[in-house]
Amino acid sequence: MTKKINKRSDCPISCSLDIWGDKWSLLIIRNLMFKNMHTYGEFLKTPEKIATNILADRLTSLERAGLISKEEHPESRAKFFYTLTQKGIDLLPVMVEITLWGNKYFEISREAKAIVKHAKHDKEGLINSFSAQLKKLRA
Amino acid sequence: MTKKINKRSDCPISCSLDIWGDKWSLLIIRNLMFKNMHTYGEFLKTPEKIATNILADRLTSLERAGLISKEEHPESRAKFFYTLTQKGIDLLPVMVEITLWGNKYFEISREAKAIVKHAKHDKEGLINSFSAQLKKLRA
DNA sequence: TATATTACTTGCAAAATGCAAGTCGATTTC
DNA sequence: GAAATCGACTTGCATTTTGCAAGTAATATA
Repeated sequence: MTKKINKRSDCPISCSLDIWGDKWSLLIIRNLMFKNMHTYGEFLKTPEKIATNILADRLTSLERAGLISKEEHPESRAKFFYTLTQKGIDLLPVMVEITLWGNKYFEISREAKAIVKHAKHDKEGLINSFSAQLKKLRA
Repeated sequence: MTKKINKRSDCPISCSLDIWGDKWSLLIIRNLMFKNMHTYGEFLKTPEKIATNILADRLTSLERAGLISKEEHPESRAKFFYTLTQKGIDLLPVMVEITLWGNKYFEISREAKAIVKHAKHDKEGLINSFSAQLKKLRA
């Protein structure tokens, strides 16, 4: 299992990377934030193909860091329902800027381009609208 | 050595993480961007204590990805002088948002708080001023 | 000419990652 | 209501990455 996080320094970028500085954590955040995914099984089916043990590990790590929350699923007791906490929702500006940077330097999907278009036209509006929508999901 | 990057999907966030999604790459970018560091030795002395082989690996990986450039040092032929390319400079908005998020959730240094203050007051101005300064360094 | 810097490389142990298979409770099917 | 299925993991093991310590080779300084 993921070991306890020990801060490498008092730099905000370093502290941030201590929590989500790997190839998978922000993809889970992305799934919760932009793709309306909320269950383990949905995260697994993602095109990046995360390994099941890594997914389990990152979910506990993100929950322990306070970015996500694991709740009962409203429709089935066989599933759990993951949501972003406020701390996770607050990553919206970071995620939007990464998306814009990625758009500038890679060939990306049509779906992502829609977000880019919205962000270029009205970044604050995009962030506010996603933020409001994500807050509604919270119990 | 770092293997060739193979894109996991056409998501801009995934593509970005393929390049700099680890605990060290963005710290090197930070050193070049905000701390006026430009040499191997300076990067090594950072409080996060990167291992020398990892530093060497990340420098070649970031150069291959086109984020940084390795040039002759203007004052000594024993050193090299690393700078950000335009692609690297374009990460400024991402780095600023990470800094703001980190500021909200961690105890950070006074030095970092100065940047936070500037960003909260005039984000665009901060980005433009750093961008201009970093471009001057490019040969 | 001898010592020190600077930018790495190398060897090896430890940790993280990835893959395949297995477990276990809840739910659906027959 | 027993059997198969689903959903969320866990486990074992091979591969890869990371981290530490020591070494090298080309300048630069005394």
